[in-house]
Amino acid sequence: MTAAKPRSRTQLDRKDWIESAIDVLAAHGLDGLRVEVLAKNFGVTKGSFYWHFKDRQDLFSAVLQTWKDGRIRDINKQTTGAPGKEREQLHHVIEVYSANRNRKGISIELAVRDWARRDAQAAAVVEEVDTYRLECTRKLFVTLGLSDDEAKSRSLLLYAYVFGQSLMAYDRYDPKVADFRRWIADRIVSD
Amino acid sequence: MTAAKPRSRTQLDRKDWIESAIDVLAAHGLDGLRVEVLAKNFGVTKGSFYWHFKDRQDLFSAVLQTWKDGRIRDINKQTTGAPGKEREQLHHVIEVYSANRNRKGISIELAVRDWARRDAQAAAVVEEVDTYRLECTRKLFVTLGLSDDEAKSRSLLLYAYVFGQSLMAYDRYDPKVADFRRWIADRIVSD
DNA sequence: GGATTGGCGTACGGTACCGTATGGGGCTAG
DNA sequence: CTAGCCCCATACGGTACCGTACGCCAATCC
Repeated sequence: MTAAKPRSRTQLDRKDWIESAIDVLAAHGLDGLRVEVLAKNFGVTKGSFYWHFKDRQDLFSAVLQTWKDGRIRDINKQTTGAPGKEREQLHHVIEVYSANRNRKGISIELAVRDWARRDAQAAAVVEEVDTYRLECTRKLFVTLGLSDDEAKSRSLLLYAYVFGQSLMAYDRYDPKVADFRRWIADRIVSD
Repeated sequence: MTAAKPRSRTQLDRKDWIESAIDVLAAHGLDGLRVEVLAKNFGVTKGSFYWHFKDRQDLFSAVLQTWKDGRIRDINKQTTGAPGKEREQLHHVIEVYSANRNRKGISIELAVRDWARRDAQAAAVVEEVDTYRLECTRKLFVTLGLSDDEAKSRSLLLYAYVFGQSLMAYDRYDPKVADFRRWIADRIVSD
């Protein structure tokens, strides 16, 4: 009888390490992602880590793969299967990255992109995700009646804006920042 | 007679260390900014570094201050003293951060902003620079006849876009990317 | 119930740093 | 000539890691 239960939860598997690694990556960046730190967080020694992973690079690759799969699943969920609601879906894509909400997701996103600046493997993953996301929003814009070129342009603007937004600290720029964001979202999606 | 010459250039001063530090910061991030690495680059030992700086944090503060002063000088140069050319100036602000050109400046910008995510001092500097830049472009938009709110909204959009752009890897998205960028710049500045 | 295997602990050598203490060489002033 | 100062080298102790070798125990299989 092969027990399909989650075992005893005192044992760690690859997924546990990867999830914890993504948290640490978001909080401390790639350089803060240390084997012995992860082990200490779990209350085990690195003997465990090196059982589940060949080395640190092995963990890195697994993190990138996990992140990529999650992002593609997410964008699919957000941009398909809702005919007639294309405009709402585009606004939702913008909102998801509008800080305050989804802080963790934004932190991961920025950490991975910083990683990609110095690592070819990470850069390739980011490029895949970007291409996929741009393609999804392009379709939405086309459904709304825009030309293919304008749909691509607006997709670029949309994603560059949301990522750039999370890089800036303008929450004290003006109390009406929320209004400005709505104006911007409208200018990207409609008009 | 106090010689105002650049001495013999075999001696290092604070400015030399700071400049080199900014280069390393851009290339390897804050965690790559190591005292002994900088010293090795200069062909000296860290004995020299600790003569000019109290500790590593002292260098960090100097780097932030130097970066802030440079950014404010730059944005002033780009957004003042050219009445009637406001639109051109806004387009120039966008162009400066359109990758390919100014790769080093973009790398520094991203490294500092990643730094600011985990360090309050860096975050304060980034906020100062952001506020100053937004205010400069706001004035340009107002001169072009826009309302104050719309000028602020467009300034936010402009900077979020240029920073977000440098985070993305979409150069292979479409051969017409250059055209898309022009379309986007027009949509931010004009219409 | 002895042997095997999965999961982890222990211990070790090695590297790359930080910061300090201290010494020394070269230049300048008196 | 010598005293002093600027600038750097040397040497040291300490920390935080990586990766490996190996030992231990509990669960499983025949």
